[in-house]
Amino acid sequence: MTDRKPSQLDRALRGLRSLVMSGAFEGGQRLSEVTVAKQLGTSRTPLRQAMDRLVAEGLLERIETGGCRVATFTREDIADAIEVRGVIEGTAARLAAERGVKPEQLAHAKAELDKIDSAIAHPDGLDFDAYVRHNARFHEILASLPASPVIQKEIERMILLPFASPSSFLSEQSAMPGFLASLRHAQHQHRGMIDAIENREGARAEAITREHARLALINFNHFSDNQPLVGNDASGLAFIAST
Amino acid sequence: MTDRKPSQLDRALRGLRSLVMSGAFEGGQRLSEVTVAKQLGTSRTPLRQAMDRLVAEGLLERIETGGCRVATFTREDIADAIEVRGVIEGTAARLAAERGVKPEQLAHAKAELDKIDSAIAHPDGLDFDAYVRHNARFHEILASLPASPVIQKEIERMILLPFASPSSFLSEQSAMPGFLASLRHAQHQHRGMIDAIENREGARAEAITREHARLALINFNHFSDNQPLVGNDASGLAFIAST
DNA sequence: CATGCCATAATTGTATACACCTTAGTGCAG
DNA sequence: CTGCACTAAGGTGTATACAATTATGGCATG
Repeated sequence: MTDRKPSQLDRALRGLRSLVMSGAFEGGQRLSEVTVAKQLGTSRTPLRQAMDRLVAEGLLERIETGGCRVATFTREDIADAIEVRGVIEGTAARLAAERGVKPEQLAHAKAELDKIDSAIAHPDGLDFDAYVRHNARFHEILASLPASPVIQKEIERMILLPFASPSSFLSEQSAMPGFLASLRHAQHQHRGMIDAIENREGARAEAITREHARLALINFNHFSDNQPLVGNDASGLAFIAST
Repeated sequence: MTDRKPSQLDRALRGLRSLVMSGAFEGGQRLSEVTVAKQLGTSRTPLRQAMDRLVAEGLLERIETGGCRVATFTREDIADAIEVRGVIEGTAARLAAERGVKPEQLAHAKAELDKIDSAIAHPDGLDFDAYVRHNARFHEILASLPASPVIQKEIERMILLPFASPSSFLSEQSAMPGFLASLRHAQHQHRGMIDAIENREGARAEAITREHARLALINFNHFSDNQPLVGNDASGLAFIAST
């Protein structure tokens, strides 16, 4: 019995988040509590809690006169969110290097990197799912290396914004020229980060990690050049401003 | 009619926050909703919302089986929170330098710095209140210089933790040797930050701002060496772990 | 035709009731 | 005396009712 039965709040959170990301609401319009509650099949109380959480996550924003609306993000907002994520991850890498980490943790990180190598060099071509999974796991481990709850929480928080996470804008159909090369480049940076941490090179670890985050920005630019980025799209990023 | 009459949520938030900071609750023990609601003279509904917010701020933490407890922070946590604040403020300064800021905004920042000078060089000795006020205002302006909602919100969020704010551990009775000299040093860094931003020197702006934040860490060390830092103290920081 | 005001309807903020779960305390058995 | 189980009390999660505030539509007036 390790799993608890999902509470109404959990269901409301999941449901509301996916509704927002799928673009079920008009941008800027305030979303009615009773309507959404009916849609999600729950009462207003847990829905309200879910809204509060999404406001804290940044997906919704409060209206002065009451209620919430869907937050919209410009390209600059997305770029800044990625930048901040890189800065904090970079700090995590630097602190890990400065303070030192246990060999087992480094081994875990390296093991994940090996799995990423396997995913890239898979005989049937790129194993995209495995890549995304192990990439996310590697970044989780990285966030834990400084053994600092404050930093770990901060990184987890930044990643909640779907366009700021390390796996953002990696789409399998990215048959863009040099996509595989880009993944290999990212992996090179991964190795560099761990190497710098192992050698206690704080500045190097931070610099590589920052630059690494900017790959997400490059991916986003490719993504937004090819996708229309209008309100109701199927990309799960409907709340990105089209202007 | 610019002010709205304070809602129950506002009162609950303020009341609960001050209760937590004054150490009204045993560390680690879960705080009963009904009891606290009675103490604050409100119903459980707004109190619950307030608890959710304080959890998001980091002052409370959820218990798996339900409810909340007061979060406790170690010295390492405080040091890390200050470090992260410095890193993000540093990013704000760097981006401001790289992207450039309007002359009016720089003028605002400089005006605040002049007021800090006046507060330090006041004929009757240090005007402590004015110093704290203008120092906080300067840091607000700094956060706004990159004109980035993402970064501004992130800084505002970090500052919510009372020991991470730029005004932390500045106590008037700080008759510690060199206190005034320390303020002058901080002010020197302020000038350096603005100068670097004005000259588009991103790396310098970031480095100075980071180092500046570490003054708060020095102040905290002085503070914790002189104060007992036990559970129920009058410092308003009762939730700091005594061990 | 535009504009301001009033009434009405809808929506949020708040309180409270209820059910289920958690937990502490007590009694009984080994 | 110790450990376990059961009971009871208290607590949280959820739903809902009510009040107050806000949005809206129509009507009158300039």
